[in-house]
Amino acid sequence: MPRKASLRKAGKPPDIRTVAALAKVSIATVSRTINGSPLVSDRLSKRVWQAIKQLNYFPNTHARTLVSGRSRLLGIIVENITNPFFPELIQSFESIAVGYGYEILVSSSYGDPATLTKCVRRMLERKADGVAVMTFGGEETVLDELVHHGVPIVLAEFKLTDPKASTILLDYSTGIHAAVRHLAELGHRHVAFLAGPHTLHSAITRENDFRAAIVAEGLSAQKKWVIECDHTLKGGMAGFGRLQSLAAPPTAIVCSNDMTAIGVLRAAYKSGLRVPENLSVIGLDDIDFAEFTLPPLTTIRLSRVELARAAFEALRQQAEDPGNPKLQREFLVSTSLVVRDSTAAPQA
Amino acid sequence: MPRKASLRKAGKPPDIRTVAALAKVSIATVSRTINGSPLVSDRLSKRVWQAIKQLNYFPNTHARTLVSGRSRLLGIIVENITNPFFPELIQSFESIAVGYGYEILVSSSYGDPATLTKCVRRMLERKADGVAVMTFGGEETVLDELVHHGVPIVLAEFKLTDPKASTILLDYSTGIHAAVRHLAELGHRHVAFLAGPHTLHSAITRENDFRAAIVAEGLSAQKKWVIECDHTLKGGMAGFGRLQSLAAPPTAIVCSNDMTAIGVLRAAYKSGLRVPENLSVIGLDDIDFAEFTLPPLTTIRLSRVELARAAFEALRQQAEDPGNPKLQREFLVSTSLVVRDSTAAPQA
DNA sequence: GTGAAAGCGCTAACAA
DNA sequence: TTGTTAGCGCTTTCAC
Repeated sequence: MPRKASLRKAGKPPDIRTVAALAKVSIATVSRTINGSPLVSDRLSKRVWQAIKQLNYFPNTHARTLVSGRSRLLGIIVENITNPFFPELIQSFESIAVGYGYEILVSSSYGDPATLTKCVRRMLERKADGVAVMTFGGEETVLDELVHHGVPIVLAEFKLTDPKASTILLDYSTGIHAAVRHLAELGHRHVAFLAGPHTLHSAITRENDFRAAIVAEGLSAQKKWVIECDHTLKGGMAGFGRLQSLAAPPTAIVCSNDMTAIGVLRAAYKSGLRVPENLSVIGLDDIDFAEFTLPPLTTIRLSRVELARAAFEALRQQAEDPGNPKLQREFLVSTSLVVRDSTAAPQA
Repeated sequence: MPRKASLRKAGKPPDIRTVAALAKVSIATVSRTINGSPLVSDRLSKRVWQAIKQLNYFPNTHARTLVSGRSRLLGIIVENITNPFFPELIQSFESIAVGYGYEILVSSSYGDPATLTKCVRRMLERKADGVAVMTFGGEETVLDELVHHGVPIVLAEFKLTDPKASTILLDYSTGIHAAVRHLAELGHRHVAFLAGPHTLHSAITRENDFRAAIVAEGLSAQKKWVIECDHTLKGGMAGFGRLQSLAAPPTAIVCSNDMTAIGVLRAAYKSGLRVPENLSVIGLDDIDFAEFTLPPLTTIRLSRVELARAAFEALRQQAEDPGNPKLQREFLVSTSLVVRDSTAAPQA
């Protein structure tokens, strides 16, 4: 024998009508109350909230989206969740978004333009209010559809002319310069750089910033000491091998990302070289694991928290205040040096 | 001057009516066609698909959900995305789900029951068709609301009596036994275990499985060699310290998870002990990073891919075939030994 | 086989 | 201030 059969239509969750009936108001008043409209009197508002509580009611987001056109859903597309750079980014993005009442849709492009296209399509189907494309790849050219549908979008290191698109620029220069200076102050003169693949825009930027830092610090700049790797552990190991085969191997290596540095660590370990006694190593990214390597890795931190905050902010502004002509369209995220145990003065 | 103004209502994306008009059929026929109803004649079906293609139309998922009650949204709640155990799980879950036309909602409970409750509430609001609660914590008791709302749910190592709830059981025993046997075959007699916190159900299971394996292999079982740690790097370091201070330290250590093992690796490195020459170390989980430690870690793999597959399958069955009385309610995921370089024969 | 029409639960325009 | 009502885009009876 169901209690309050009159109000709680058996089985089904309460809807806005149920609440209205209990509070003895119209459904419009319930809607206004929930959405914080200032037009509702305290008296009715109180009655409504009480009914809501009593029924444990919550609005149907799909119905809401259908009529309002806004889903409070934000997409985030990364290259691959298992790439250690991304979990922290997603985590931060999620917690910020949830704090603002948004939900997030995560997907991976696997570095493949066709897959990216599908991800975009899915975001469109789910009516995402905005999409953060954090692939750092070159695949961003596929984003036409998103832009064409007028969805706010934010990219990392890639500019789109569309007014709905924002960009997050990364200032690698500061961190890389700090790293080179750190090495110079330690007494290193021969510093190498294991670069990322030149297909990646960001890899080239990092490499150029390194060269500039070497010059700025007045260190010895040799072409042989800059080697293109591929941002993988194996690439780092191979890069180390090539450097060691040089007539005059460097005493310190800066790597374009942490995985490369970890490869160097492993190759050095295998070859019997001690880090940091015989060789100093610096990574870039500061993935969670950098702290756990042997020895703990000195690295250039690219704050995932800041990146997430910028991405969210870009999207939120575009979504909630699209008319505003002076929206911030460019964001800058900086880098900084984190000194741990993989760097030391070179041997005499 | 807009082209085809008659069919493409300016600006707005095409809806089911637009398609119906172009194909010269009713909207019901369009709906049936899209949903693969067998009642549509080939002739009309062809016309409809052509119109869909021409308009680049896709259905509004929110409208669909509103009327059908099914969202094709699956939730996955983990303890923390940045915990290295989870990215691969989420990745697998996502790619399987996407393959079946589902989208996933990811959230983190941070090991906190109150947060878990909020996550659950959000999943409910978004009308998730099912939720995988992969927290492995003890917080699962908070799941009443989910169950009460009749949402399919799948838990790891935790049983709920509700018919909508499934459980994934983990067979640690196989992997742990294989690890102990591996050590025994290498010649180890003194094998220690660095356990997880006893607040975790799974930690206790792992510990018991270890004891059983020691007995089964006829190795020396000493109480002092089983120490409760906390599944962190620091805990592993501390555990190593306690083991080394023993009158007769073990020659091999099995750890309840990989982070603990990584802590042991670091502590051993600091103390000058060589792994695996002076000490063999085995982890559990096989997080992505286990492959990159120094030396690469021998570990007991808990397949995240299998876990994800089981979780998805449980949810899909419950969501798509709820009536079926003989649904699989329990799934088993096994473990296996992955031998890398952190184990070797003990020194004479 | 196909179409007309009734909602799904909500927001927002319009009335009162 | 509050209520009435018209859809949002779709699925699903129910007729034909």
